[in-house]
Amino acid sequence: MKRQRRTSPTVSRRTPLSHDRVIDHAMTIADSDGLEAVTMRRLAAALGVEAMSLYHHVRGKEMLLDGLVDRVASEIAKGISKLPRSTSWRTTLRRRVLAARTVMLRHRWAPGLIETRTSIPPSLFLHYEGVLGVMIEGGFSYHLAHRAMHALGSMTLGFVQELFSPASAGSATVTETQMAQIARSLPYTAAMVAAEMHAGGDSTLGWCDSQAEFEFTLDLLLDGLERKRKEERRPPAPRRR
Amino acid sequence: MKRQRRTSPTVSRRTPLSHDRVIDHAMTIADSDGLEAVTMRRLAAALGVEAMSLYHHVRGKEMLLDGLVDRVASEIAKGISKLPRSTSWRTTLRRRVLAARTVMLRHRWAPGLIETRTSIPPSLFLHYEGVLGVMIEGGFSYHLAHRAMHALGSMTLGFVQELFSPASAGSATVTETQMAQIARSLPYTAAMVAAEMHAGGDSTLGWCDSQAEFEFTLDLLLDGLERKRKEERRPPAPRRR
DNA sequence: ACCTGAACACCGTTCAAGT
DNA sequence: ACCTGAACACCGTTCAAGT
Repeated sequence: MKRQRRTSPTVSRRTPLSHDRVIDHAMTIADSDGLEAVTMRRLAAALGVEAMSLYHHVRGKEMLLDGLVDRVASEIAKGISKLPRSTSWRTTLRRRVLAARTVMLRHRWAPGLIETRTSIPPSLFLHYEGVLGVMIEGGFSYHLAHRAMHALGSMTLGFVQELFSPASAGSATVTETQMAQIARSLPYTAAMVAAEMHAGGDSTLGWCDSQAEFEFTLDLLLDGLERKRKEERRPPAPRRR
Repeated sequence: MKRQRRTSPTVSRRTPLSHDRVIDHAMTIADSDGLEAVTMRRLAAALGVEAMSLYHHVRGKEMLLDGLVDRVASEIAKGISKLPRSTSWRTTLRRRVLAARTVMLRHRWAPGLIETRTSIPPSLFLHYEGVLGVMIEGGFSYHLAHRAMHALGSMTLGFVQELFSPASAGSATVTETQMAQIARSLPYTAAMVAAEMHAGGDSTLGWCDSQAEFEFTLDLLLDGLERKRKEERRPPAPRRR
């Protein structure tokens, strides 16, 4: 593998590296081959350059990853900017969360990446500021809004921690005898699987349609928060809705 | 560095390796130096053995990590077994969740580890079975219980995804001018910080007492689920289904 | 200023060999 | 059966050198 250095002196140098070009390429690698494929050496190779050249445009691996998070954050911001306006904090917030979610579905590696960041990227801070603004304008106290931010957690970014990565679904080769064993030691679980398989079959993606689950949880929280918000405004009246 | 091989033929061989001893040591390393310090080579050194000997007792790094999760799961199970009995699903579940949380607080690395597992360790499956059992016995349909499991997510294991690791708190050296900039571009956030700092000072650990936040979210969800459960039992009275 | 080659200090893991 | 030494194929990163 030798590189030719003749051809044309004006064209031979490929479009020079730049911070943006480096992050761009990292993004496409992550999208197609997963985040673990984003390695300084592989990324450099994809850019037709030697590994160590990257350090002239990115301080190191961590900064590269922060750059990826920034890209995701700006995609979310773009999506949110196109949303129809609403006067209700609840529907405004709901739409934002679901918009963020569609971005996460495009970049499956993003939730995992965001969780590993130890310092909060400014781009995400800006996103939280927006969410907070919706709540305050919607009549939340700062105290309740603060708690709401924690309660919603990663939902405002459009995802919930998937306890186990979807890879587990792939290796779901369970033999009959294993199944019987499971049913015996995990009777409730077995019954749930049986019941939900019965119920399913309509329009779900499987017996665990995560979009539906996501919206269920989101609405559960939004409803609870709306109740708290009202309680806060009307002083401690007897319980009523 | 040469090892002596004389001394006493009966005593010189240290207590032999075993699966349990390997996992034990990995656990103490993780507790004291963090999960990233758990490396095959370092672990071996801590056991006074050469790195490759570990492979006789553990199939590989992934299996070692699964072993750590199993240990955590059994600590949770032990904690739960000591809990006082209750007839209410809500207080039973609440106690279980908080018991799991105390285990997680002892092993800060555990949440992060659990999130990375691609296949669900059987020990955790058993834990979920218990949670599910509480709900079903408490009058949940399997459908609602299923959704509840997703809604509670990692809370049943005693933790919520901390979006950013606490390390960020450590590097919280913000200059006055930076602070002013933040206040200008993030007015709501700045106002929240100001308001909550005022309100705090009583018995919280900081202005973000995560134990309190955790319980707030937990109760928000439990209340919402209790409401859904009641709706489910009393047939769809006035509202559309 | 931008890129490179060689090297360093780590990884997990395999394999053939020792006892 | 249990442990080891050497090696392999990777990492991120530093440094002195090239253009």
